[in-house]
Amino acid sequence: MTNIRKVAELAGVSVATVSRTLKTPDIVSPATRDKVLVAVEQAGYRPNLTAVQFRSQRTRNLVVLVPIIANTFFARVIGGIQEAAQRRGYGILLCNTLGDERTERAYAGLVSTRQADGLIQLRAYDPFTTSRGKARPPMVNACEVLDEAPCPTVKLDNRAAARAVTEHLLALGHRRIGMIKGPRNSPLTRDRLLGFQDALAAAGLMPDESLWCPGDFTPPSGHRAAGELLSRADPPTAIFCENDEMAMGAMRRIKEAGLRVPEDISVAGFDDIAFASFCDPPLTTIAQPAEDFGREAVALLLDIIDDRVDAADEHRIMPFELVIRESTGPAA
Amino acid sequence: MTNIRKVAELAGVSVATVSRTLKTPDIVSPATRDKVLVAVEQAGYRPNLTAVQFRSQRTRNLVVLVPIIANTFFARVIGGIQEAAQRRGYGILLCNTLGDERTERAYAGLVSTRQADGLIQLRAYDPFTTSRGKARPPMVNACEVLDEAPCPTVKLDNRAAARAVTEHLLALGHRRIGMIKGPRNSPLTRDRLLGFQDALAAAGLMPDESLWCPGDFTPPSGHRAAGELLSRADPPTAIFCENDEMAMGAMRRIKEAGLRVPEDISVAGFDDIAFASFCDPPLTTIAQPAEDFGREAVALLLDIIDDRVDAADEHRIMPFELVIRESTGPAA
DNA sequence: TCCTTTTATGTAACCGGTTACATTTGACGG
DNA sequence: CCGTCAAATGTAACCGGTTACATAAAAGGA
Repeated sequence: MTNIRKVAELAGVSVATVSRTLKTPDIVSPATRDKVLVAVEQAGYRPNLTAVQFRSQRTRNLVVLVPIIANTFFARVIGGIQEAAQRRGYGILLCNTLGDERTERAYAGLVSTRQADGLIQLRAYDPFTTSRGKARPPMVNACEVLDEAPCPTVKLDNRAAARAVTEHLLALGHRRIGMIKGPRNSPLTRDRLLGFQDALAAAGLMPDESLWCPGDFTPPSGHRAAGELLSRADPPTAIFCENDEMAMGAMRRIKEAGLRVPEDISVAGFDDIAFASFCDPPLTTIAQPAEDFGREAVALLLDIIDDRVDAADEHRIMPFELVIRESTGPAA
Repeated sequence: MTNIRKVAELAGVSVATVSRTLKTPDIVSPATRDKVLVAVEQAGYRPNLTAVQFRSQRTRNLVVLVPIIANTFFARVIGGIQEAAQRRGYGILLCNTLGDERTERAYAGLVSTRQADGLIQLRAYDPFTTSRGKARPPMVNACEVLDEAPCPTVKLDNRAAARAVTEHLLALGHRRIGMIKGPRNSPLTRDRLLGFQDALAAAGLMPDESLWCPGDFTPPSGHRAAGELLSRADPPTAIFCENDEMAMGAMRRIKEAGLRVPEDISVAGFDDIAFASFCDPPLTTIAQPAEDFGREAVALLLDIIDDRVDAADEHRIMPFELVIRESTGPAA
């Protein structure tokens, strides 16, 4: 293996000089610098990064915990994280946790054991809970955020966004609005439900919990939930789905029942995934700046890692936009 | 920092004994073992992984180069990679390369510099090309594979799959079949095109290149390409798209033109993404075992890393399945 | 009982960089 | 020409594990 000592020998200088030439060239005389660079080239020398990491106690890696990477929205967030991290010289260690807390804690351990400098969690769970007393490793919680997060957060005002969607449906004359929810226990689901209720209350309507169906953010769950809503004696005239995947499942089910969207039933989603504008009919939904969630999370995390401590208690709210397409129309 | 020496002191043994207790407990006497474990617990000791990696020259990390993580199919492949890697104690360093060769080479450097033990490339490009003479770092090429890959590969028989789709369309009576291709220079696109031509030739039809439109695997490109095909004097009666995303874009465009799928035009895709069975109409497509591509790639890579060299020239062909849904029907 | 073998533990070198501190070299002023 | 100081370079300790080798203790055999 060509290591720094080989290069030093080849260049006829000490290892310290080689190290300095590569890290702080300005404090090395030009003549020596050239000699060393030639030797580096000649030996095909590449510094052993594990040695650098070990010595400097900095890995330039970030752990990212994502609940389901196959989810279009998360895939975009990860894209943003990766781009921002790479731009600043960091790599990302990705873990598709599937919501399993054991797995999340295991990966969080990579930070405790120095294999990564910080962690981005995209789910409402603190993988460092059990770490007693010790200083918390650098962490940022984004997308689905803990209520009392012990770290900076990046989120959407889900409540306001859900309210905006609901108000749009109300303005179209809908009064019986079904809701296809995300997984229970999720702050995200809770907030969207609150926003939904806010809008109903503001319009003087009583909430009807029998119109709320659980789902799990996948198309099949939306399909199933829509089936339940349609089989009622008094089906809703509009359905608000907590994400676009479920909305697409719901639209399919509605068509299978021989009904039309939006003439018979309006459907709204959340996220504005790439397919939202290409499904039939194009979906009314909430657009989120997915990549920006990732970029912002990286920026905050590096603020903590680099001890720009003023950032330690930052909570960013990202903007949303109600995108009205053709899946919502006047109540029948 | 609590390191192994602190623990040794606390337990009243040598550092070697602590190391052995944690790595090879069976060669340590039960009494000593207990003493050490108590000390480990008491000190809250976690071994510094960078030190372990440095010393053992093994990082238990794999680099994964993915062209576009936001692509549903790749997201599934990554899910499979992650699962298989995690099961065997490996982490993955993910890079969303966007097809940029500079970026790919930079990440490949993580292997050369010992920050990862191997690399999985999901695109037809060898990021180690410039490494002169040296032994090639462990690598596996999956999904879109180099023709003369210098490493094991995992791929689909794209040609046979495309042929199967085309034969299905021919059997329905279609004679003018449009094709929406993927990016040029992609072996994947070339092979699917070959399979398409194989089927036409077998049916005694002359290929008509004017019916081939370029795309880039995104819904908007499928939308655009379908627009071109529809604006012809003699539009095709069926369109074969090289992936489902483009097929969804194409179906949207067809409906915008006031035509029906499949009554007026049949559409077929490739990949069988989650939305394929939920779009309108559900899409006829080729199902690929996406997660298995990832799992298989990991298995092969670890075979190389662990010097089970017999695997060094393995080329796995994964199975496909033609899934016939409602987007294809008899020619008008 | 003494010697051999096995088992358990300790000592210290080692991995490949980084960097504090020591030393050398050269420039410059008096 | 000598002394002072800054710049350039060298020496070697250090990071925290792992492990070859040495040593000590215990078990077994004659």
